[in-house]
Amino acid sequence: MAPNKPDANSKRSPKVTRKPKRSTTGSLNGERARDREVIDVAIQIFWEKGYASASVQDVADALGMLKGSLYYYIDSKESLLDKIFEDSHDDLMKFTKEATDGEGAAVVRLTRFLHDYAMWTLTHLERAGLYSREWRYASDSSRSSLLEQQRYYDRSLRTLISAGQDEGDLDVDVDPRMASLFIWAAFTGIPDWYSPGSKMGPEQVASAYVEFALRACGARHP
Amino acid sequence: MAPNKPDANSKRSPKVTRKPKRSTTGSLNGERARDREVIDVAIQIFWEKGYASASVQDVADALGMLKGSLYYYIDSKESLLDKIFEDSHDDLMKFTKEATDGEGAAVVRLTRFLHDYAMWTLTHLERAGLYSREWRYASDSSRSSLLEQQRYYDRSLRTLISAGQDEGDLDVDVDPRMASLFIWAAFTGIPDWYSPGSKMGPEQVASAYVEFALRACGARHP
Amino acid sequence: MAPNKPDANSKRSPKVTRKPKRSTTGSLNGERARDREVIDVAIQIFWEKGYASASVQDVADALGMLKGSLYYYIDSKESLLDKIFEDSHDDLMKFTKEATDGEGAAVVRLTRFLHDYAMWTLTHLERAGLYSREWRYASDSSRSSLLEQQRYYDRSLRTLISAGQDEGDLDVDVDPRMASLFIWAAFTGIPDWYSPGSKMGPEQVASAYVEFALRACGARHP
Amino acid sequence: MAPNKPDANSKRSPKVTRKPKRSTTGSLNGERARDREVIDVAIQIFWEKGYASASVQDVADALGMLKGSLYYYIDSKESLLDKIFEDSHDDLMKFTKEATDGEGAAVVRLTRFLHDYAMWTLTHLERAGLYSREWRYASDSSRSSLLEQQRYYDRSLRTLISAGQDEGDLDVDVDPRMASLFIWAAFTGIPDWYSPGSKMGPEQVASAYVEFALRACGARHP
DNA sequence: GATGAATGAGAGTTCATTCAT
DNA sequence: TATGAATGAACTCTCATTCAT
Repeated sequence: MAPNKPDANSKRSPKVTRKPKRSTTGSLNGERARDREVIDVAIQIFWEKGYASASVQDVADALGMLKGSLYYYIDSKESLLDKIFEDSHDDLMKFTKEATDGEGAAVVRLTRFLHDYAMWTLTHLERAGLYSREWRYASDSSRSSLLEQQRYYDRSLRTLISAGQDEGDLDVDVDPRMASLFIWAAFTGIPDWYSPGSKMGPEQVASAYVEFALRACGARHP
Repeated sequence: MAPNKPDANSKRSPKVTRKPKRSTTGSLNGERARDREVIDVAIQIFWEKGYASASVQDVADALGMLKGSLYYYIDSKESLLDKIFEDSHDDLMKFTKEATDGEGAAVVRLTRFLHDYAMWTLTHLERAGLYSREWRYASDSSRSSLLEQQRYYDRSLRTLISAGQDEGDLDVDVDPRMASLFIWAAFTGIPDWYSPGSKMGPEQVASAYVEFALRACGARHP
Repeated sequence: MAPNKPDANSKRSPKVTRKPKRSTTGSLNGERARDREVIDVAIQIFWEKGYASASVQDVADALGMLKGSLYYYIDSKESLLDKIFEDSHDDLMKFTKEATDGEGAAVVRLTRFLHDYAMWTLTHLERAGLYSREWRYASDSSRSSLLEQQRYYDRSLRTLISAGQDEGDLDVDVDPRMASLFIWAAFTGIPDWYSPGSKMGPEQVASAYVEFALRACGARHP
Repeated sequence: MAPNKPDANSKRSPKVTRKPKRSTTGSLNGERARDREVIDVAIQIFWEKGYASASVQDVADALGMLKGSLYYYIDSKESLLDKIFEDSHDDLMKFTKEATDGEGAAVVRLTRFLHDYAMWTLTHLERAGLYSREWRYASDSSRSSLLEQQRYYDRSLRTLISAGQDEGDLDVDVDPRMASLFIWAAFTGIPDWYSPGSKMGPEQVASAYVEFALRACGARHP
């Protein structure tokens, strides 16, 4: 038998991702030619069929390549979803930060935040829709950070409402926690019904939604 | 809810459904002993894992039977989902009808309708959550009638808002179509955050949500 | 958005093995009809093609079932290998224990041990061959216990040789550690050349091998 | 080594090998700059992971090149293994020839042969280990010549033992055929446990192993 | 009513290999 | 010499579904 010694241990090494080093040349961030395309197509497919129902084959078909080839660009179906969410998060984070860290009356910042969020949703329907509808299918690690993020957005919104109340611009009878949940769900629902090429443009919808939200919070004169 | 829009259409088709089995004779309404239990457990499982991710095995496990045995009670996984939705629809339809066909001021009927819907959602969290989150996975025929229903709810809500405006109780500046979508999405989001055993009881949440909705519609004195 | 709440967490639950409960009725140990057959056929296939090269398909083919069906009996290809090794280990352990715990002169127990091991190998050629040739492919957890076992056999053998020297029956010039490795490798090699239906019967081979081993250890009069 | 016996035959066949490419012109013997490096790295990787489990990617990684690039140096994964074995064979052949064709007492030549083989094994652990552990995965044509070779080594060893018996230096009770198999397996097992940097140097191990072998054959005074 | 065994299709993923640049 | 993109076949594994008992 002989005690230990060289063995196939290394095979089960922690899934060493072996993506070609991709020199930093090329478009910014070392992205390969079709990296962007892969993500964009995946967003489309996942949104249309639902992440769980969509197959890697579906995505590959839409890209005009074999499903095996797709793995040159991705590590797994799950990681593809993760990557989609990362991008969305980056966008969202930007104007959430602006709202919370900014100067000026809370109600103004709230208005701005809601408007930005609505506009982002309206101009990135599939991406935004996926984010709120399919975040549950993200990888374990990604999911926990998504939850973290969502809590952060929620807290930011709640804080702004509270501040607005303190500054006398919003009705103090309103429970900021519930108002925040109410508003967030309403906005998050946009991708479920809006379609570009509608009679109403994004601006119109965003403005209307912001007004609904402010009214719900008992804004003096929205 | 929201009318039409992207769905998981393309997937379904292959197997023609046959199997007339089980005549409606037998105990009343053709229900067998554990029919109810099967549905209730399925609701739980589908809600927890998502319909597409949940397996028939998962449901059978929760029922303490083998998956083969489950097919004594169901025709297919899809039909099980359909059946879940039927029940939900029946509930919803009842108070939608009451609101639209009822007498009295529109704003009163609107209030009643929203309150009923909120209460139903709050007391049937999983079922209600499934209805709005997973309707896309219903069978082709079921899905189209679900869309029909959703359009009906939406129209009912819109009509009530319009009527409220006509009767001078709601702000005419509000677009009933968008207000309806806004409110519906907000209410529909309840199962995503509420959990029984919360500090707030269903009544409290329902009342708050109704008030948000009325305020958003510019109600004079909610 | 809404903070946490029910989600698809459960999907990634620690691989809940869901094997049907298999009532303890039937043959001993709750084994299903073809459980034994599956293992025996797998031993054959893995031995012939090598574990890494053999496919689940190959095993299923040999069993006359579809590869999908095979998963009714096994959890994974790896676990099938693990199970094969478990059985081998049980056999080996028995006469290793007898040798180490037994009474009598060490050289007698050594002789007995080697003879038993040779006989077991000769009468379970494929199983024994797999054990020494493919243990590296066992699952992480299984592999570490296999290593443990191998170290145990090695230690047992070494101890017997040492004791034989102490009792004056084996040449003290021999290094027990190396003798043990030498002998073990020699015996382990049997499945690489012996085939049933050879001119020499298992008894003959076993006896010859034991004699080689004792001579190598400098036994006075083997 | 052991003659014939179960092997991974059945698998190979599909792709007809073509590609004559790279004429033997160029640097001496047609070797390109990194040809040697490629082989050495492959030996390492194949030994660590096992040929079947190691991927071309693994080898390319270790070489710091992309797997596509590796094909400039090799024709196929299988041919890479073949080439490794060729080298080993050349080494082995040299001292096998010396032993069989040489002059002097058989037992002396036998001693020399075993010592050389042990030393070669101990100083080329991975290569030697691969040779005995993975020869089954060589290409069809290569495998049959490997079998031929193994039979030749075995026959040489057997012949030396027989001659030693005839010359009165080895016990005639020993069956040369089985002794040969016994000894060969024992020596072949060295790479499974020895590691350079051990307390015992190659010389010590080789000497001990030779002594074991001679004793097993009943040498008068080893 | 329920079991246990099997099916067959398809899922995600890996990998040896090719080839234009 | 080497890269990067793609291929296509095979692989492990899952799952909805069926059916004789």
